[in-house]
Amino acid sequence: MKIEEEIKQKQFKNEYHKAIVNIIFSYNWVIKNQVELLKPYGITLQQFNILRILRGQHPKPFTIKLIKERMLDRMSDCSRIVEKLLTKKLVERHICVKDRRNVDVLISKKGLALLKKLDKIFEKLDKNLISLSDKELKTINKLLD
Amino acid sequence: MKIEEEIKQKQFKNEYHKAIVNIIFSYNWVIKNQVELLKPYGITLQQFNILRILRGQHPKPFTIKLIKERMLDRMSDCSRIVEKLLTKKLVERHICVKDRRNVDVLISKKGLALLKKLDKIFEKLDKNLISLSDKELKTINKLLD
DNA sequence: TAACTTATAATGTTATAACATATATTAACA
DNA sequence: TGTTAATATATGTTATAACATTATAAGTTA
Repeated sequence: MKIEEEIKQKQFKNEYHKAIVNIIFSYNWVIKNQVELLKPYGITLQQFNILRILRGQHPKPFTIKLIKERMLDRMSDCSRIVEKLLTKKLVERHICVKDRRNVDVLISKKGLALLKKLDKIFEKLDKNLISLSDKELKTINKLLD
Repeated sequence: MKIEEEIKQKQFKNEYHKAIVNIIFSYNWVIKNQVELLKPYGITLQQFNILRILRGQHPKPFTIKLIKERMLDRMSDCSRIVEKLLTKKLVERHICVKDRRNVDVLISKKGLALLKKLDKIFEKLDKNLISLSDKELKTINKLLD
């Protein structure tokens, strides 16, 4: 793979800098893979992530605020992403009756079906990608934590 | 820190997924730190990265194409970023005489001075952040590679 | 040399990110 | 109760990212 070669080519001041560059490369690689995978299904990575958050709550709804807090990437335009999901009928959106400031968002049947399909695709990808043993992954996680 | 708590709160399907989430969080954390640090100096992270690439070549120039290849993040609007650096007089830009398709970019004295100042700031930050030993960093790097 | 292909940068366009502000609702309290 | 503060979401704005297209120069070959 090119990435590895490029990383090896570089000169690093120290292991710390190498780790930072490594994290950036790893991130780009991970994101790129996911984006590519989602493209044919017409949803973006952020939309996908929100759908998964909503599935985690199903059949309870979840407010925009709580979705924001759960999002992996820097909290962005949650309202507008939900708006897009609504257009695609992947979620339902209702003003909360208890507190009319809140907006309850709920994944739809169509949304659940889409995730189910994507799960399979991702699993397949994951299996191909895991070149590290479980023990090695645990080490990475321990250190990144 | 909040990040750690949040990661710990989450339920992961397996270590692989945890690793991915960890990489995403680590990336966001690294990038956010750097962006914040650069803000008072009026340059963006990408501009900073290009400046560092150019410093690596100094006093030789480097073409737009080669800068693109060296950039960490997905190759983006290199021409336009160089344009911005030019406006700030941090680089010089000349059409290559040997091959007029190429554009040679060279870091200016002002650019070098700015990087020198930023080096010190980043070093200070790095020292505060390194909570891992060199051996641990080496392990991370080996695995991410 | 003329026509065609390839290489390099610049430019245009659309969607999104980041940040600020506005609107609507509820809570707090004098 | 009336006024102010706090909260949740939506909207506006500007800059940037991602992608496609164009423009210019150089190499290739009939």
